[in-house]
Amino acid sequence: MVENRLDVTFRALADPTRRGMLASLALGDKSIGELGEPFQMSFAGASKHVKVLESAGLVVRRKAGRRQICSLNAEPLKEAEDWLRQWEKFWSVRLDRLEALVERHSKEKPAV
Amino acid sequence: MVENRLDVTFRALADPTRRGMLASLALGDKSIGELGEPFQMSFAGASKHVKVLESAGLVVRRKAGRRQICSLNAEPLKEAEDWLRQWEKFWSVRLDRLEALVERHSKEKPAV
DNA sequence: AAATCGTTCAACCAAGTGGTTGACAATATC
DNA sequence: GATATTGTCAACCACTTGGTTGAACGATTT
Repeated sequence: MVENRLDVTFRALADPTRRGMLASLALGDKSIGELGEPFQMSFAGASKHVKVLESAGLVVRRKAGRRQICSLNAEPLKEAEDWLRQWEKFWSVRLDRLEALVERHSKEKPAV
Repeated sequence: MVENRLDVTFRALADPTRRGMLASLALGDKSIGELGEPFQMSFAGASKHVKVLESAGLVVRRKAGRRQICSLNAEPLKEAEDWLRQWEKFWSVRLDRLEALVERHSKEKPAV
């Protein structure tokens, strides 16, 4: 497969554990253990999730003694949001059409 | 796993073939065959991708004779975009900090 | 030096994904 | 009625994913 950046970003976001970890990081930097603790899950499991986030560029880590401190990097989220905003017109256009339809009906004919 | 709506939406978006199909649908309704045709891929393969999009609520289909006409439903994209916009401050805050840092340096000391 | 803490790694497992092929069903056309 | 068109379904394959356990490893504490 092609594996572009949107692929890995969206795939990283498609898991509630990882979205939870991001939310946790939004409140401040955390170690791997702290990140995994709210989800009852082995240490190694949490470590894997963090690795997914890291390889998606959503998390950067630095060593602090024997701990690994993770912090959030929101830039890929921005890219994903940019891509999604492309579609904005498709949900507003739909609403516009609906409004137009409703208005037409209220003025002309009672039912189809 | 928990399988909430964001999960399935993001997972549906995490594949370039499916994002391509959505882009194709943005230009107008299409049959399964028309959707699959740009990606050299078996009919059944395309059908599977469409099914993923459909179960994510991104595509709705109606039968027209022997063809299945698909059309775009952007609403789940809106939900995903809403979720991502939550994080907006995290990329703007970064910029703010950077600007503050640059300004401080330009006024006080030449280098660190 | 020994024990403990925070973490990674390798191996494994069950389930899911992306793709194929081949058989089948329904509609349209000759 | 025969044939082509537009799909679906089931079975299969290789690979990935999300999770586990247990061993190991580097840093810290005792």
